[in-house]
Formats: sequence, C-alpha cells, structure tokens
Amino acid sequence: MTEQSKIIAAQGALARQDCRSCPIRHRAVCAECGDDDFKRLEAMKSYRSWRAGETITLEGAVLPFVGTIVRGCVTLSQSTEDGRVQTVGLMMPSDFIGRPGRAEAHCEVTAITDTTLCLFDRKQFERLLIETPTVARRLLQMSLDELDAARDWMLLLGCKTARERVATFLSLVLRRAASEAAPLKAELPLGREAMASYLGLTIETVSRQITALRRDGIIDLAPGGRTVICDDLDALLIAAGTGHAPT
Amino acid sequence: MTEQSKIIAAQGALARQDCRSCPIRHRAVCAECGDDDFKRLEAMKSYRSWRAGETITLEGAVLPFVGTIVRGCVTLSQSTEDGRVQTVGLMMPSDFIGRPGRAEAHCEVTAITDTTLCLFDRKQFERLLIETPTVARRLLQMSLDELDAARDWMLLLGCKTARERVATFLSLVLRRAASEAAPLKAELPLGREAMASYLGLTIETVSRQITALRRDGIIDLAPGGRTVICDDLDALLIAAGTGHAPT
DNA sequence: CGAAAAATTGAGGCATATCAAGGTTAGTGG
DNA sequence: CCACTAACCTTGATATGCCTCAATTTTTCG
Repeated sequence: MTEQSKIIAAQGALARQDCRSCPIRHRAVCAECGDDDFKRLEAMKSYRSWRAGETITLEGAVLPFVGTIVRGCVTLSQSTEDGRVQTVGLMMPSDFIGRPGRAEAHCEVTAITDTTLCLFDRKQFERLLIETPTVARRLLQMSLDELDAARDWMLLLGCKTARERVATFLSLVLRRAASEAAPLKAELPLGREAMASYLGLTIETVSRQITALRRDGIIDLAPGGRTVICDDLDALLIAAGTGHAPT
Repeated sequence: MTEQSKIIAAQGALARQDCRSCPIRHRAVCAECGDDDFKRLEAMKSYRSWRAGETITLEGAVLPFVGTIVRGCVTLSQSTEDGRVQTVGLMMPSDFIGRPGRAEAHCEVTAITDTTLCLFDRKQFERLLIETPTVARRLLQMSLDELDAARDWMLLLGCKTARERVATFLSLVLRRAASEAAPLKAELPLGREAMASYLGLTIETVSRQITALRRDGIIDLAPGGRTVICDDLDALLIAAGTGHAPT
C-alpha cells in the first residue's frame, strides 16, 4: 500500500489548473478573489492527492503547507495519551486545512475518501494574507463558521442521547446532499467506525441506533448499509432534537 | 435585582479611557494596533458593565455590538429545544465577544462574575476590519486559537471520564492563575453548576469527583470550596489524562 | 441569628460501553 | 461465475459509570 500510495501521490502532483474554472471557486478561501489575486494564487499553488484511509498529517507534525479540499472528504481528530480518539471535524470540498501562523498541526488529518488538496506553501500564503485583504477576510469568515460548527458539536457531545446524535448526523448528511425532492437520499461519507468517533459513541451503539431509527420508520437504508433514505426529514429532525437543521 | 442592575449598567457606561493604559492592551484584538489605530478605536468604543449572573445576550438575539472583555468572566452556552444546556466557551479578560459579519448571536452569553466589556458598534467595527489589517490579523489569530480550544474541549466531551474532565478543568484554572511557586492555588471562576454545564456532567458528579481527587491527595480545597490548592500539578495532569496542560 | 443558596453525600436506575458471536458485503483469484 | 477471505456491520448478554431522586450539611448574606 505504501509503495502504491507513493505512486499515486506522485501522480497527484497535477499540472496547475485555471482557478476561474475551479469547481469550488465560489465557496473556498479564494471566493472573493479578483483576477489579480488569482494570478498570485496560481503562481504558488499545487495539487496533491491521497487515497482513502491515508494520513495527511499527524497531530503535532510540521506542515509546510496549508490548502483547500478540492475533492474528497477528510476528518480532523484528536486523541488522548492512552489512545482514545475523537473526531473533531468533518471537512468537505472548499473547506480549508491548516493554520496560517503555526507550522504544527493541532489535529490529525485523515483522508476518508480519495482526496485532492489545492496546496499553498505556508510561508507564501502567510505573506499573501497580509497583502491580500480579500483572502484574509474570507479566511476569517470561514474560521468563524468552523467555530460555530464546533460549538454546535459540543452541544451534541455534551448533552445529546445516542439516538439524537445519530439522527443529527444523518440529517446533516442528507441536508448536505441536498437532493431536492423526497425521498431524500444520500450516501454516508463515513463508515460506522468513523461515525462513532465523530459522535462520541461506539460502533455498536451507532449500529443499534440506526437499526432503531429504521424500525421506527424514520429512515431506511439501501442495501449495503451505506446509503440513507428519508421520506420525512421533519421526523428525523425531531429525533435529532433539533427544530432546524444543525450547521 | 433587576432595578439595581439597571442602575449599575448605567454607571457602567463609563467615560472613555486611554487605550494605551488599558490592562489588556497587549492581548486583546487591539494588540497590534499603533497610535493611529487606537485613535480610531477610541472614537468608536464605549464601556458597559453587567452584574454576576446577568445575561449579556440570548441565543439568536440581535447584537448591535462586538467587544472585548476588560474585566470579569463570561460563559457562552447553547441549548437544545427541550432545555438542556451546554457551556461551549469560557471567556476571560482580553477575549473577544461577538461575530463581525453576523448580527445574531450564535450562543447565549452570560456574565459569571461582575463584568465590563469594551464595546464597538458592529457596523463601525466591520468597516475598521476592512481598513485596518492589524486588527483583522489579530482577530483571525484569536479566532483560530478559539477553534483549537473548542476542538480540545470536544475531545474532553467525547472521550474523557468524569474524573478526567474535572481534573482537566482544575488544571486549566490553576494554569491560568499562574502563581509561580507550589503550592499552586486558584479561586474557581465557576460554581459547581456552571462547571457541570461546561464539563457535560451533573452537579452531583462534579462534586463527587472533586471529593475523590481530594481524598486521593491530588488537590485540596480551601474552606468555602471555591479555591483549589495543588501541590503536585503533574499528578493532576495525569488524572486529567493529559501529559501537557490543555489549551 | 435565620433563611436561602450552594455543595455534599447516599441509594438506586438506566443508557451506553464492553465483550462475544454471527451475518453481510466487497474484493480477489481460480 | 463461483469460492474464498477479509473487512464491515449487526445483534445479544452483561457490566458499569454517570444520572436521577432525595436528604443533609455547609456557606453566604441580609
């Protein structure tokens, strides 16, 4: 696997692409950039890919880059000294990885699906932040959104029951899939183990609660257990203990 | 209480003070400001005070200001529809309250001790952010620090035992007090109820764990139960499941 | 000193973890 | 296409840590 992944990683160093045709151009840290800003970004960016399951960086490791998720799904996680792990963030395309102003990663970052990042050299990006207010402003907004989301998740971890946690996660996935008409349908980006780590539960409890929600007619699963179907999102939101969908 | 607090609040609208003699000048959002920046800030700032226990803003309420804590201790909290509450942040002098770019508060903000904020009109402050990179840069750093702290707390809420949570909190308080020599000693800013809400536990469990830590000789309490004493911080950190003190 | 608030302690119940087994799916090679 | 294997998921039985309910003690404040 390691050998193979090296080959993939090498392939992942793709040719530069025109930022203006980038699929996440309007949501990422570069959302407010003008042509001049893009010229600068294009000069410093590179692409790199990871296979599902690979570690992008370990907690405390020095990261020479920051970047944006172009494709794929990654988790941020923290762990105690004795090895208990908590997933503290689930990042999707357009989300920003890494921290300007600090080289050491605060979390472990893991690719859940095959993932491509648009990378910026950290030093160069820090200089850009000082000189380019459009990027700095957008990064502040995105960081504040992340902070709100983290605080919403603290409510889940501190107060909610297992059933509510699972229902909250499923409603979040269904909302992100945003298929217009009922029945809503979405493939789960995380397996049971990753879900359990995100929800502060065990695999077994997650599985049991999914079964219970299915038994209650609130959701259904497609064969394979990786795709959720929901006819009545309101019922799921009630099970989640949330009148409005969480962030 | 309400009548009296109004009087205090009125008194709280203090005369402007010279920013350069402000006690938190080097840690707050204005840490990197020069003389010109201060001139602008002084023109738009005002002070306001709250009594211990008062609500500074409700979740979802429109806040016409943002600001910095000058004195006191406040909590941010979120709640479920059926009234369960989780404290999601503990803010101290120099911390920043409110979100530029959004009027509605994401959390309920409560003064735990008597508190004074240095307030900025939100609209004016947002304009300042665009035109004053020193403030914008500092606010970004502070927001990223908050995000790291929130993620550390998610590890606590998702993985740690009651004993570890209480030990983590006590070590955090002792570290902030930063009294150089052993025995370390600090007054708890939160009562048992507020501690329980912050730690995702009940009052009773917090009380029992404090008793247990005391019985084990890891901490001691001064009469009144509001002041912790610790001879051996390492032992407390081990009880907290943390080799290094948490953020 | 007296009353209210805050903290402690105890007994018992319940939700979730843990331990263990069995079933299902996906990937691989014949 | 099928057999085989490994990973993933589900289900069951039991254990336990924390919550709930209830009573008492301690502290604070008028």
